[in-house]
Parts: sequence; structure tokens; C-alpha cells
Amino acid sequence: MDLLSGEADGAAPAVVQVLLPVALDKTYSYLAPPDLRLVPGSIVTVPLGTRKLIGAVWAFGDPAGVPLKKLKPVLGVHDAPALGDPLRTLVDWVARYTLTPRGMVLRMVLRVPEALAPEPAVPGVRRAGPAPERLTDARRRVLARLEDGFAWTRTGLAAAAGTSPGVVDGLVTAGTLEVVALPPGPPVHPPDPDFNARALTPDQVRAADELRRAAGEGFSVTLLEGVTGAGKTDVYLEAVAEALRRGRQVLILVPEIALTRAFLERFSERFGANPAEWHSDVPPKQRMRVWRGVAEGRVPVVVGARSALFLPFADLGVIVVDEEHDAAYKQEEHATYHARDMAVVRGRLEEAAVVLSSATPSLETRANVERGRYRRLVLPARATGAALPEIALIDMRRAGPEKGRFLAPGLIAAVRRTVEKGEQALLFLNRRGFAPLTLCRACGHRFQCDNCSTWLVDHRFRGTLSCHHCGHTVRRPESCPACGALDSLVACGPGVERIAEEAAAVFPDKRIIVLSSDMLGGIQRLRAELQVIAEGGCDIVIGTQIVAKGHTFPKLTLVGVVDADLGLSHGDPRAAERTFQLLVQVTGRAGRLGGEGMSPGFGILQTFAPEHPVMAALVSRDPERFYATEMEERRAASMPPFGRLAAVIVSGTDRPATEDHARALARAAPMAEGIEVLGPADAPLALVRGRHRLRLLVQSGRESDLSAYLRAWLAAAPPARGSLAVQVDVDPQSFL
DNA sequence: AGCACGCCGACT
DNA sequence: GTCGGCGTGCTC
Repeated sequence: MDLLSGEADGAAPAVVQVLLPVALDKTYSYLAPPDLRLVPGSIVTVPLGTRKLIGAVWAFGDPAGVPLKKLKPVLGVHDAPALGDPLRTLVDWVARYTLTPRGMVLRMVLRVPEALAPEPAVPGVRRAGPAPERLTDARRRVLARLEDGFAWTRTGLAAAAGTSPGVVDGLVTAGTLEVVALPPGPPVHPPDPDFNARALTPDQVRAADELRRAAGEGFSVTLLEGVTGAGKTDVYLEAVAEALRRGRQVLILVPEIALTRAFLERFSERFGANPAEWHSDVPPKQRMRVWRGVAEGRVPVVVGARSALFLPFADLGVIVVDEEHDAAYKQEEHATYHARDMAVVRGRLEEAAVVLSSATPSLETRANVERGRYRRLVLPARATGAALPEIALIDMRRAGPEKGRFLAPGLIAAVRRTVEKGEQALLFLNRRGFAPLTLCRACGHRFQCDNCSTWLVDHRFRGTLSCHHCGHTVRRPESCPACGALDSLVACGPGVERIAEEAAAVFPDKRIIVLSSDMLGGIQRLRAELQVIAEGGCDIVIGTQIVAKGHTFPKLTLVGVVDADLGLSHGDPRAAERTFQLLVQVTGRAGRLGGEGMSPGFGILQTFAPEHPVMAALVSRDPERFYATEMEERRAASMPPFGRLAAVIVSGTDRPATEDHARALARAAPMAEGIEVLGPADAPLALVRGRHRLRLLVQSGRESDLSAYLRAWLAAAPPARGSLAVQVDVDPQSFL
């Protein structure tokens, strides 16, 4: 795209196209006062209706020919670097791909209003006049500190002179000192690429060499694959080091804020300084510094959640996507995009090297490797002793527990052997609370959420029934609200609390800790419990997904998965992949001390489907086997990555109106070769936070441009009115 | 997105 | 009589 096309000639007033961070796809035309030096990407303030908004200059001229009298002038330019070509192209690209108005994508770039005001200069003081008449001791010490001629901060100077800031203020009043603006400090200490280069294994060295080369060669995508503990981080930090040596910036995406802590330590060990952080919990002042620092090229490395993808890097050389398979990279709110894929797009636009790191890569990424689009580097396990754990299955149909119990005798025996050796066992169940469903034995009443189509989960520790979707909570009643029967309520199915109860009954003298995200006492309590576990003050850990990543359990040697089939049952195209990834991750928490360093521990999976490819792959400790069969399945079903899937989601407060609109939309779907629209008849109607939701699934056997199809469809479809809303997800990660 | 302008129900 | 609900439409 030629951004300079249609530049105003000679006498005609200069007009610029400005993109605004509102739900508009179009740019608006504004008069450009000649004294403002505008360039493409300039961040400007303009009037819109009654409001003043911050937007960005997207182009010059006025191809649409808006009548001159309608045009208002640009009010001012911000003292911040203009958004670069690659970032502006990224905004256009993401908007087009996700069918989101460009303004809403720009919003993700400009979501830092504080950053756009010039950073308030730190007030400093320096010597400006003669010594005061009354020269006290404290005053003498202050003046002595200023002999060097530099300006000091008020508080810094007072502290250095061993006195209070009041003394400094007094000298300012006396005219001895003056207040001056100090230049803002650098937002982060620069990392040193050669600070603490680790000794790498020969395999790591080979991989690191490849990545270093990639970091110097413009755009490429490399999958870095290796089991937990194989040293992927050490390897990709060498690509980071290379980018730093070349003076280019680095973005490291991590799936969750909670995981950044451990990573930051790792980083500062290697580079002697912390990277800048970017996620929703970074306080406003620091956000401002990071945003500006990134734009001005003064921040060399950012570690952040998916929103960091839209930071205005001045010269981005390397993008790392850590745990690239993680579902947290899919953004569902506002614009729906997949940060891993958009990172690849940004890498292409910025001429950067993209590194995708994972022990269990997504099928999308593996398919791109097979097609020759991405390179693949495998870190073999043998180098560090890391490998997949030994896995055994318990066939719950033959060797399961008695009715009403959830731990099979085989699993109990294994836990007993483990704890009696003084080691720890983990019982993993990805379900919070005591039981996922409560029903009345007398009348069959099931406790359901008022706002959502979900069961209320029994939280016995708290004495409540809660919806995990919207948070709706009621006290656990004594009698059935439908038939009034007393003592007729039964809990169906297990949650971690119930497993804890069962484990306590089986192992009355063992120390048991339950870890889940809804734990009473919050994050501090969680940290404390983790500390207890690390110190060996616990025999059996019972946990949800929260134990699957991040934390390390040094004394853990056995992982028992209470329900390995959980998550396989939905008609989700990625169910098998997700389950495989989760089970590899959680069983990988087990290790065994001995020889040189850790070696893998044991995993026991309770399953009703021992012949399922996921279980078979885990038992054989051969992930390639899983990838091969799953690839074939997906290919046969034309599911991603061999076909495209999209969802048109209709939601509304009125159920019949929502269904009607979904039907009307489905009727309006154009016929197209190889594209099929499913629903609304086959699509379940869900109630989510008080709104009815229906999905129309759009499936394409080929990798055709579904976006174009969807655009054409929705342009011709009846418009949504009232509370009805239509949302498009061009790459849904589940059917739910 | 946000804001004004609009047209219908209960009240300082 | 107004205050205020949120449905509709526009913003250079």
C-alpha cells in the first residue's frame, strides 16, 4: 500500500486520514495545520463529535472526497514516535483477518493513554546562587554533595546528605538552589547479552547456533521442541542475546502472567537485568514508561502476555512465543485473535525471527513444519536426563473403584508405596469444588445456574453451590427446593475436594494439601502451601490445572490422574490434542532424584478408554505416535490444520429472537464450493451470563479464505437489532 | 466505542 | 408537568 498516494498538491489544503480507536473501520479525514509536522503513524488528537480522541495518521490526502466544510482540523501531535509501517500494516491485517473494525485493533495499540502525554520530568535541584546567610550543618552537607555540579532529586540529595527534604526545600527558598527538570530515567536497566552465558550441552549448542543464525537473517519461524527440562529456555535466550548484540529489540510472549515471575528470574540470571514486563497487572506509571521506552527503542526486551503483541517496537528483531500450544494465546474478548499466529504475522512484517517453543506443539505448528513453512529444532531429552515419565493405565471398567469412590485400588497402592518411601504423590483432577452436579434423589431436580446453561458446582468447603461460568452462588440448601424432601440431595461426580476427602479416609495419617485457584486465602496462601510442599511438609498433593505448569515440586515422584478422559468427551476438534498436552504437562511434574540430576517419575492414568490414541501415545512414551494419528484424523475430517473452521456467534437476551436471528443468518449464508454452514439446528443453545448464545459453525475443507466468505455473508445478512449481537470468530479453539 | 437525540413510563 | 429508561444512529 502506498501511504503517500493522493498527497495534497500545492494550494489545496492538506488533508490526512486518521484512524481512531473506536468501532469504526474507516479512517476519517481531518485538515492538517501546516505547523504540525505529520507523518504516517503520527499520534494525533482530533475532535470526533463532542469528544477529543487520540488516533493515528493512517494516510495523506482524501481519496473519499469528503466535503471540505465537514472537515475539522487536527488539534495536536503527540510527542511520541510515530507508529511504524509494520505496526500499521499489522493493525490493518489483523482487522481484515478477524473481521474486526480497524479502529478496535488500533485500540489495542493505543490502550495506554498515559503513555501519550509527555512523561512528567522528575523535579531536580542544583546549585544556582550564593550560600545562604545561615549555614547550618545539614545545609553544609547538602551543598557539599552538590559540589560535583550535577542535579539531584530532592529526596535523593536529602538522603545522601543525611538530612530531610525540608532542608533542601529551605535552600531552594533561600535562592541557593534552583529546581530543574531531570531527564526521565531509563525505564529498565539494559540486559547484557554476555553477562552470564550458560554452559550448554552439545545439543543445546547446536540448536542455539541455529537460532542465533536465524536472529541475524530477517524473517523466519522456528519451532523449538523438547520435553520439559530439555533446556529450551536456555537455547532461545541465545537468540535473544544475538538480537541484543545487533541492537534489535525482543518480544517474549508467555501464556499467563502467573508464569512471568519464574521466567524473570531466569532472564536476569542470564542477562544481569530484568526485562520490561507487559500485562494487565502492570501499574499505569510503569506501563507508560514501558510503552514509550519500547517506542523509542530504549527498552530492549519485553516479556508479556498476548497484549504485548501490539506494543510499538521501534526495531523488533526476535519474537519468542513460549509454550506456543497454550490456549491462553487465544483472545476471545473484544477482538478475537490468536496471539501465536499474529506473532508470526508481525514477525513477517518486522523482518524478525520468530521462535515457537513447546514440549507439545500445536498441530497447526507441526503442520506448518511438515509443509516446510517453519523450521524445526528438536532438543533431545537424553542430554539433560529429561524424558517423558513412565505411564501406566488403570482401566476403570475392569479395575475401577467401588461405586461412589473415585480412586482405584491400583492407584491407591501406588500412592501408598510412594509416600511410604518418603516421596510425594500428586492426584490431579481438573475440576474445582466437591462435585460438579447436585441432584435430588426424591424428585430428580438438578441444581442449575439461573444465568447459564451449566450445573452448579458443590463447594463443600465453602458450603455453597456455584456456577463456574458467571460466579452465581447460592448457599447449599438442606432440602430440595423443588419437592421439599429433606436429606435427599446427592453429589454426583468428583471434584478435588471430594478426592481430598477420599484420600483422607484412605490415608488418615498422611499430610494432604489441596491446591486450586479458588483456594481460600488467595495467592499468598497458595505460595505458602507451595513452600510447605517444597520443604516436604506434605505427602499427597491434590490439585487442579493450577499444578500443571509453572511451579516445581522437587519431591514429587508420582502423578495420578483421576480422570484422564475429562475433556475428551466434548465434540471439540481439539479435544484430543488438548488432553494430550495437558497430560504430558501434568505427568511431567513427577521426577526422580538419582544419578546425575532429575530423571522422569511415574504417571498413572485412570481411564475408561485405555485404547484411545492419547492414552496409547502416553503409555508408549512416543509423542510422535500421537501426532501421526491425530494428523490423520484431522486430515480425514478436514479439520484444522487441514481445513478451516469459523464460528458466527449469535447472542441475545430473548431466546426466540436469538434463535430466529440465527436461522435467518443461516438462510442467508451463500452457497460456496467446499464450505459448509452447520447450525443452528445442530448447535446447542447455551445460556451464558444471562444471554442466550448460538453458534453457526462454518467449515471449509480447504485452507480457503474464510474471512472473505464471512465478510460477504454478513454484509448480505439481516442486521442484528435490539439486544441481539453477532460476533465472528475466524479461528475458534473449541466448540463451546 | 461513546455520545446525543429520541420517544415512552413513574415521580422529585 | 419533568427525570430517566435504553433503542437508534452518527461521528471527518
